[in-house]
Amino acid sequence: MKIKYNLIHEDKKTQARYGTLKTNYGEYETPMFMPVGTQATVKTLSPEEVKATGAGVILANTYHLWLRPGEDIVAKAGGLHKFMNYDGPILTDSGGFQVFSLAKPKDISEEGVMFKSHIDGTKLMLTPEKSIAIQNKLDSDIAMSFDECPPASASHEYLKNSVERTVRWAKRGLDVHQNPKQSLFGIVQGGPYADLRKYSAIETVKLDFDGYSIGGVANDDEAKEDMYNAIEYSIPYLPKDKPRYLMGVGEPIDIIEGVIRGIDMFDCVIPTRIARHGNAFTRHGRMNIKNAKYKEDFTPIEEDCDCYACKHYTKAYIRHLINVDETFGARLLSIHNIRFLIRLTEQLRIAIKEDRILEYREEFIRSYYEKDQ
RNA sequence: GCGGAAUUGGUGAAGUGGUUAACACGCCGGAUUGUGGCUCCGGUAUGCGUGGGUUCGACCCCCACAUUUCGCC
Repeated sequence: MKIKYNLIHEDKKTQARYGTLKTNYGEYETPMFMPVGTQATVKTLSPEEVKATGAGVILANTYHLWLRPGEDIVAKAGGLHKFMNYDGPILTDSGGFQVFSLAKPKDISEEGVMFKSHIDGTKLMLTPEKSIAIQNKLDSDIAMSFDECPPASASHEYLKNSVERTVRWAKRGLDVHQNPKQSLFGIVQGGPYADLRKYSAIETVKLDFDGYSIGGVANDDEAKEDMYNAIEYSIPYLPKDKPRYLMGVGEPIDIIEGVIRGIDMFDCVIPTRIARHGNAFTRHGRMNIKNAKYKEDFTPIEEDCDCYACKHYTKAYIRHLINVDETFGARLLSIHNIRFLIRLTEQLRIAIKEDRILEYREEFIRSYYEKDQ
């Protein structure tokens, strides 16, 4: 079946909303955070550990799985869920982000995008049809339209053409989409420009997708204001009865600001990437576990955190693991960081239901950014 | 005991008679937003074994001493 979004409560003062998302693998509350598992694994974590953080949906990536092991092998295995032993919902990104991270503007044509494989340099063509066909075979629960994700520095003129093409690509993808159990999302682009976001949102919604994403945000060194504006320019044109997904975000404060502006779903590599480099989220800001001051600190990362890492391990031990490059350290920090963002969304949902989301933001900022901990 | 060689930061080490002593690792910080995991960016020797001497100037030349190391007895 397709996913089904149920809007339950709208905040009185903001665009924030609480709802549920019914999927092939259970029902989940929104706003939600989705950990990223590009190559059919949330790096360093087992599916059981991912679930234990409270995460529902996870991401996988069309481009990466296309190259290795290939969608046919995943299909032969019985689809992505069986292949990776994950019985929760899986969302596949279309490869659109790799247009941003791997391709050059000259590689982009009406037909699609020419990539040079990052593995062996082979030239490859990814098109909307191809992306959807791969995702159909991967058998994810939510597929994404193949879009162009332009850099933050792109000009209005460039973005105008890009956005129009992305709408055409969305239509082409929709036309060949066949998997009846799989939902398909459209993606709103348009950079920091109100007129382009509006155009992109209206035209994409006309095609009638199962949900809508806001993309092209948090790329490069995009200013936070541009990102918040991009959301505000897009949201008014998205239907209330469909989920809204802000792609690639993010930082705790950005999730809060996104929720306040009407976003239901987020994904980001941040919790797992910074974990591998020794950083942990805490209510008092980011903690670099490698700092010498934690050498003899035999307390958990956060005393009141209920994650596996905080319940069983100390800063001194995790610091040691990270310093000697042991995978278990990255694993413990990844568990903590994902749990941190999941807890954040849990608290946001409660705040929405109690109509005190703005107060929650103030409390969070005071705690997260205060100087002395 | 005799002869040779060596002695530069936490480590391995480069270096030239002339402003701020290379590089690597380590260490200390920082970054990281739809993932090209194990990356990137900073900082880190007021001093070149010790004491003399030569020189306008010495880590670099000379002498003595100390330590290490190799060979011989």
